[in-house]
Amino acid sequence: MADVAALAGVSNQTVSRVANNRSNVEEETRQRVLSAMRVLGYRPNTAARALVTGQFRTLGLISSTLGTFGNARTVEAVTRAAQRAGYTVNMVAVETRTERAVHEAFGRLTMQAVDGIVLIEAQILDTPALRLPPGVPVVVAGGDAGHHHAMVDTDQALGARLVTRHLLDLGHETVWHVSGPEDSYAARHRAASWHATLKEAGAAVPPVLYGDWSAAGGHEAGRHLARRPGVTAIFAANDQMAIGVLRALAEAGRRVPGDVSVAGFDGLDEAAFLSPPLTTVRQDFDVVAERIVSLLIDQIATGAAPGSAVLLPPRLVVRESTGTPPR
Amino acid sequence: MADVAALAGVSNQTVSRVANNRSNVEEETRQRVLSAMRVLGYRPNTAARALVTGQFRTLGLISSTLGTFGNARTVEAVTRAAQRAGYTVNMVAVETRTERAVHEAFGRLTMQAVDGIVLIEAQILDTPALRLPPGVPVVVAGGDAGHHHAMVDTDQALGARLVTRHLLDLGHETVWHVSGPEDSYAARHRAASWHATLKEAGAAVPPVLYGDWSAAGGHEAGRHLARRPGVTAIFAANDQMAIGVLRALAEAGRRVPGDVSVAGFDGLDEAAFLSPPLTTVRQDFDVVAERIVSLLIDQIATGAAPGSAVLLPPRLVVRESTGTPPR
DNA sequence: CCGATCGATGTTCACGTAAACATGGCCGAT
DNA sequence: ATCGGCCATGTTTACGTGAACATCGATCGG
Repeated sequence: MADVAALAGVSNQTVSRVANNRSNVEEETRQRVLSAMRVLGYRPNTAARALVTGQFRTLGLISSTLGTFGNARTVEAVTRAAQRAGYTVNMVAVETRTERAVHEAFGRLTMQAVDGIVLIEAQILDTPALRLPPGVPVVVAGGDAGHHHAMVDTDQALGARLVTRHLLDLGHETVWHVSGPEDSYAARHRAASWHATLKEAGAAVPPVLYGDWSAAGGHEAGRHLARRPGVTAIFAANDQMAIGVLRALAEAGRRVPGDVSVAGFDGLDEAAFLSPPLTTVRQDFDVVAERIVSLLIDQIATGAAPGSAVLLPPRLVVRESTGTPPR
Repeated sequence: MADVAALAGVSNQTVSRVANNRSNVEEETRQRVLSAMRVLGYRPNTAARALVTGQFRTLGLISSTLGTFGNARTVEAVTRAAQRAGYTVNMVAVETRTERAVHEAFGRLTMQAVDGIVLIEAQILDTPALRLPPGVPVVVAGGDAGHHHAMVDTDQALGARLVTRHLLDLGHETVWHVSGPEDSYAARHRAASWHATLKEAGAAVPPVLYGDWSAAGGHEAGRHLARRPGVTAIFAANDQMAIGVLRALAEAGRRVPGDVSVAGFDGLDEAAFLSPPLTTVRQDFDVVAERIVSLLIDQIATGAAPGSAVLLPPRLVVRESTGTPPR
């Protein structure tokens, strides 16, 4: 910066003003400084800037795996939204799902330079009310409204209700559910809403099967269900598990949707091209991410209290994998 | 830090030494400082540290979409590998595939504080030889060995050769190819190797169909192929497109593998649970990422010349979607 | 028993930037 | 004509840390 100042024949401060697009610099001076910057290949030093301003223009992002479609899409959408807002994203992957791991990630991030943190919380943590060290704004993507941070999520309950109702409306006596892991908030919300919807409709509530969000997990659950007579409708808690369920049914010679209807959740792009094309609930990850980032940036700017919970409606996409039950 | 020093009754420098785990501090003093840190909730300031050391312990990661399985897996694996090495990952998503966009991302990143950059280069850039501003170590994940940076990738050519040979060995007269977009290095490598393998075997080389890595793109290509008599083997350049191809064949009433064999590429977890389970080429993204990160950190540490190109072998996974041609 | 050496600790300084305050010239209102 | 105020610019300083160098006491070899 000193070199630029010298070359342009101005003071350091004027260079700083130009670098930060301040208005109170004469046009001619600005041009002189800009060209000096170009000549010298000047790049402002973020560390120095952050040191003096206390701002990093960086958001931390804590996620577990990118192997589930929802996480990957959320991470990408958050990154894009942050970029649009002039922020960079610092990613941390947590290996395990314990609170300690998240705390560690959190530490790594606050030690690193972030202004706020997005926690993609597919997993329920050790303690019911997630309490992270204070001082850094946090927005949780998915989870319970219960804890002490702002939260944004697709309305999982609504989504589960939509699929379950859809299957009941087709005439199925009840709907079986292949849930995600028990320690996932999303999985619990979907399962709870499926349960409630069945009860409201006066339908029997069959036992829940648990998967791990993967096709392999869905396949295993599907094999149990395929052996079970009377199963005519299955709601898998995500599309990847639904793929496994479809496969298990195919292996058992049960036709979809002739013998059994299958629906998923998430809105995987590939879902439309499975055999048969999969009925699913599409989440709008872009909007979720947009809200997450704007909420977080608000918190950073105002230092205001968190606490709000935003739920965004998903949309039921009916395809060929669901139909009327066999007579 | 000053507060900690005061509370522990030592100098700033001693606190710094403890914070950096230097050996030359007496155990008792260290404990006193550590407890003072705990009491005051001290966290070292990364910005100040970076300002004085010139190191950020951060890697930049430039990627296009996370929608393709390969990218998502690579991003996750790189993040994990970087974490293990004590680095944080700063992610930038480029919207378009032009060189300008990458340059912009690059600028955003060098302006931000990174010690090195990983470029996940699914797309060919405007200029054939990618030339980025010098001064920052770069490792390219995928791409041509031609350009001026270190490169690590799965051996795409080997993978494509394995699938193509596999299909020829089953007795197919030739193999059709649904390629990824023309501006993708990976797509080009796979297509070129498919082409060469056919020629080596003396098989006819059918025209290439192009997709965009998505199931929808694969579906469209698949519809063309399904109408075409004499097509008995299809190699899709990734698993997601293979899903679309499978669907198109199913819609056209052509049986897999009875009438047509289909193989993919990548090793999508779901591939094993499609109907039929998909033959594919599995890339070991974890190892690729490991190498990328270690290469990059080496470059950062030594400031040494780049230039090396590392190719890691993929593995053919044969499943039920490929079989002998119809007689 | 004394000087050399070494380990623990302290002191000073620079890193690159933007905030706060200072300066000086110009313009418009009285 | 004079003065207040505003605008462009300059000067000084602090941000929190680690490197370099300084100091001091203890230990050890001759």
